Amino acid sequence: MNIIKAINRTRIKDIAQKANVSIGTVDRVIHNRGEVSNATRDRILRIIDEMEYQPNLMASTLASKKTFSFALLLPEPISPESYWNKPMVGVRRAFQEIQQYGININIHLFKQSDANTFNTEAGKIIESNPEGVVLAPFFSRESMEFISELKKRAIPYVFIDSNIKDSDKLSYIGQNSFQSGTLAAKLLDFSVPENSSILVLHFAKERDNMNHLVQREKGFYEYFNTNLTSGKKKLITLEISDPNDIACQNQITDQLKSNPEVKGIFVTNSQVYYLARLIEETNISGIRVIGHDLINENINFLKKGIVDFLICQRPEEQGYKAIITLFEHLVLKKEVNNENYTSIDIITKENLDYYK
Amino acid sequence: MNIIKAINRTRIKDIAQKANVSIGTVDRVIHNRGEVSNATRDRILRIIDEMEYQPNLMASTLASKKTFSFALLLPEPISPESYWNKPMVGVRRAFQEIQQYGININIHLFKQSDANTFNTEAGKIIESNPEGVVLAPFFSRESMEFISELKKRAIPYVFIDSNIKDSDKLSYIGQNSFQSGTLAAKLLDFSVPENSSILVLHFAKERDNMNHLVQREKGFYEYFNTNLTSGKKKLITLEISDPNDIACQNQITDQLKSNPEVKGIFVTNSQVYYLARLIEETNISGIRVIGHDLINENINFLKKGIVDFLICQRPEEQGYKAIITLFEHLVLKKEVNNENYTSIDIITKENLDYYK
DNA sequence: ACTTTTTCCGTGTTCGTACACGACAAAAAG
DNA sequence: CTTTTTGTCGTGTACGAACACGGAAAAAGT
Repeated sequence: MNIIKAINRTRIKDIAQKANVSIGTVDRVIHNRGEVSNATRDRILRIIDEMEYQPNLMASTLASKKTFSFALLLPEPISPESYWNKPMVGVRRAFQEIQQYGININIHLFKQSDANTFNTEAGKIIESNPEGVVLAPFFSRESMEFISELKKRAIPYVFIDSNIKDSDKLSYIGQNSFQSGTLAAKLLDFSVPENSSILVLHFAKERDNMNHLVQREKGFYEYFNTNLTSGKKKLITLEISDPNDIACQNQITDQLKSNPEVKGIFVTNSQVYYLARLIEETNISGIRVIGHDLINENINFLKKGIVDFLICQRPEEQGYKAIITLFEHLVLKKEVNNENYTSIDIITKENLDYYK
Repeated sequence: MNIIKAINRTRIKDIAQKANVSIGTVDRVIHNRGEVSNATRDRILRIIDEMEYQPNLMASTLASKKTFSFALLLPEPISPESYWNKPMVGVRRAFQEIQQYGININIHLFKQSDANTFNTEAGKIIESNPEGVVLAPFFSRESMEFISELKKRAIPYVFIDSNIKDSDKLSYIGQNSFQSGTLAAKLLDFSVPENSSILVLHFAKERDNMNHLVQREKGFYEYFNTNLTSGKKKLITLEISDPNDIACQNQITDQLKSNPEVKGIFVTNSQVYYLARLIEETNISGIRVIGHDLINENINFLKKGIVDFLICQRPEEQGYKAIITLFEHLVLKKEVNNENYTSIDIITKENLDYYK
């Protein structure tokens, strides 16, 4: 018997001795590697339980040649500044932290305008047979097909940005759009004088995950329905199909002209900068504006004071957490939260700098 | 020569071959372990640079018996619910993540009312000769002494909560109190009608790091000085020495009675719950209240709608980041930010749940 | 020139775990 | 009863780096 190697295995050896088996048997049980009779397995498991044996993660990954590959399926960012770049930043940060544990990440992008690209990329992911998947279930029918395939292969998947209920997901990482709408309502309610009206503006062209917009609007109305003291305020809803079209822009300015008591505007998605541009050009003043998402165009108008509040849902953190969740589940074998709502941040000119 | 071991060292062997030296020499250079002539050291360093050799952190910590001990010097929490418990939560989380790298954390607490306890604990820390220190420089003279001792021993230190300029600190993790005051001002400015007055309330008894309070007030006034459109609002400042004293409470109610146009109150520290209690008891309504810190007492009043906004600076994250910063500097040998301001969060009843 | 000291370098063992290989016995097939 | 298959188990080596030990070469001392 080699004395030296036995020293290295002291911990396992302890267990082996107590169970009256060999070291090899013990680590077969520990790593679930079969080739052990049920009786000895049970005996060993009980002893391990008593000792509270904690395997050393570093030695483990060092010795193991196992690698994990995670696949991402996300919408393609429309421009270098647009929303979907943000989660990617978080993904990269997570990757930096965990790549040493033998983790690879493959990013697959689909076009938000074309469900076929979603299917194509989903197919590629299935083919590559990853250990875990992160996806934004943008197209719900296609997503259902994809996850049923994943379920068949016992590949865990994490939803990001949008959720699908009752889907055996490992986790959902994202926002609570309804609450974010309620919050926007409160802020506007506080920021405009009594008896003024509020305009709810949908820029709906680029159907950037419509469900969120609907939820935000619902939350917004919910606030004014339940807070009776604010009941005097009138709400007006306006849908703008193409914010670049002059006719559409006129729609807005007309609305404002015919309703001079409108003192607050709520834009349900990240495209508040279209409105801000219009306000800047037409020199309208005295209107509080609230929108979503910390993207560069919006930041500029926030600094200028044309947009008063931005509500933001930490997209970088969503990307980061999605990856880390898979990691914790697969590598660390920790319990993970089935639902993980990111915080709903209120950003103004004053605290902007601290959300980099 | 043992063939097998040579295989294990392939990467370093590559370098050794190119530099025409032995494997041992290379790892001496890599780990700065001396016993290498300057000429060969330089040659090897150049080659390492070209190869972009990245040491494997896991193998490294596994083989190394080196352990790091970090010492913390923080104010003792006054109650189980009070502010200074929060950073501790973050510290524990950080510890969970990095303890496997051989890191110990020793927590030293001092009494906020007694600078001597600060000195005693600081002495103990010096004696224990840790690899890194996190401290809240609550007492500035005593802190200066302490850090000069640390500097002598080349022990890096991270400030948390408060900063000391020009102190050769490794990093500062904390809030920007001035900006947080500005932000509070904006929110109140938006939330009260024009021509109303605003009351700034200091609960100054427990001198919980006075400097922050001063900075917040400065920021608050700064906002109203620069935003001329809001110039019509009158600001009143009131200092309350003992919020439990009835005379002091009357001071507040008197102030509100004699100035019925006060429609907003800003409490500069976490003790807004004293005011909220008073408001609740006396059934005053129609006043917007803004305070600091997400502690349980405040949360209750936020939910009840008596406090409208809480401004919060993520104390858990401050604790977490302080530890991680030391870790990154000492173990990962990464560059760390010299100043790290945590985000200034606005919390209302509506988004409270997402800041757990 | 010879000994002693210093400087430099090569190699083997080690950290805690994973896994391949092969030994051996029992069961199944011939 | 022999041969093959299956089911268990023990041990040795590897993962990538850290570090001790001791030997060779160079420098210093006599």
